[in-house]
Amino acid sequence: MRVSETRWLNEAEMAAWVAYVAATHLLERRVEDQLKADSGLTHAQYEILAKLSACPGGQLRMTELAHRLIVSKSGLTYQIGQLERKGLVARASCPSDERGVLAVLTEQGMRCLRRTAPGHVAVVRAFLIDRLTPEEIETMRQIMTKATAAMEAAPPGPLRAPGPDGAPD
Amino acid sequence: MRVSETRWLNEAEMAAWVAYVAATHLLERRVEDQLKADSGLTHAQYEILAKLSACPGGQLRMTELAHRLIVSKSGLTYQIGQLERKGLVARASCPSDERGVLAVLTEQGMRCLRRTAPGHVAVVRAFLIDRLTPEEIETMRQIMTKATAAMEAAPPGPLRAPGPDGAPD
DNA sequence: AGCGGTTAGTTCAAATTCGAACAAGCATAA
DNA sequence: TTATGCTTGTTCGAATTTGAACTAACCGCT
Repeated sequence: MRVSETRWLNEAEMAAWVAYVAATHLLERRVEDQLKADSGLTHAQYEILAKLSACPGGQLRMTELAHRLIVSKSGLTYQIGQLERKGLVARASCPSDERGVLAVLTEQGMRCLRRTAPGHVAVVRAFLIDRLTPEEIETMRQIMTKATAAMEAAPPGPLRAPGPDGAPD
Repeated sequence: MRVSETRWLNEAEMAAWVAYVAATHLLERRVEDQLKADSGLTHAQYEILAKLSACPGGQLRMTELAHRLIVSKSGLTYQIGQLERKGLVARASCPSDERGVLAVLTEQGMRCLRRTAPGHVAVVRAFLIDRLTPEEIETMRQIMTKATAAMEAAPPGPLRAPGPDGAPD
């Protein structure tokens, strides 16, 4: 069987994708700038604090945290080091697994997060949320949830035929 | 006047935002992996080739290209250097402005792009576009276009009151 | 023509990210 | 128990990105 013909994006699809790419870059920059200016945190660091704050005890294993943040383990090691240096996160050994390391949100980290969150939310609102109708917000949630699910389900590596595929090669 | 109370994100807004953040990270990784595997290009490099190919003559001034890609000038200088090294882009002096540098897509760059694009589009389809209804795609285009416009319009720096604001401070 | 204030692009150092390699701790089955 | 293989987190080097500083060139005015 020959390689399938490329299904290019039609005009609407291309417009959506191009706008998406532009928006993500711009938004990332705005968020980064705001956080840097108001709290000296990077977006990556803010996301770590936010994720931790949403966990019971404000703590999580390194690998699990890396997975949830969609960051490499080594990348997380680096950023936890930075946050530890600032006193916003502490490392603790995991009781159930000698190898394990718990990243723990400190009291100071919690305060930093509370102080920083309003400005962060304001940016997200100003450039995205407040521009949208409730219906658009709901649709965006659906879109992003579907995409996320698809990618979390799919194994890494080259794409596999998703539907009921034809003859095996 | 006191600082306005923080308008936190409600459940729907938060869900949309969280899903957006997760999806963008996952998608960026998928795109990056596919490009790296199939063509040795990074996403940044692919975007350069794609932007250039959409320009008359396949060429654009450095600053303008950096602006369209939403990348710093120095970042672009670096990547154009990489692409030049690969023979996919060439630098040419700008006729109208002695200071100017044109990034020009080479024949080889064009071939590389044509060879790479199908796999790239396949990923975008597999994890995003093909998961959506035409209505969702249209909504996504609207959302991202609005957000992009808002950010391109707003000056950098701290947020300013957008609507008809009350008393000046 | 020549001055003062922009703009274009590059260079540089610092920060961040990733993957591969590694050491140490678990876990399973014989 | 113990051999074998997986999992955890860190370290290391390479690649990338950014902003600040810098040089060269443009532009409007006098």
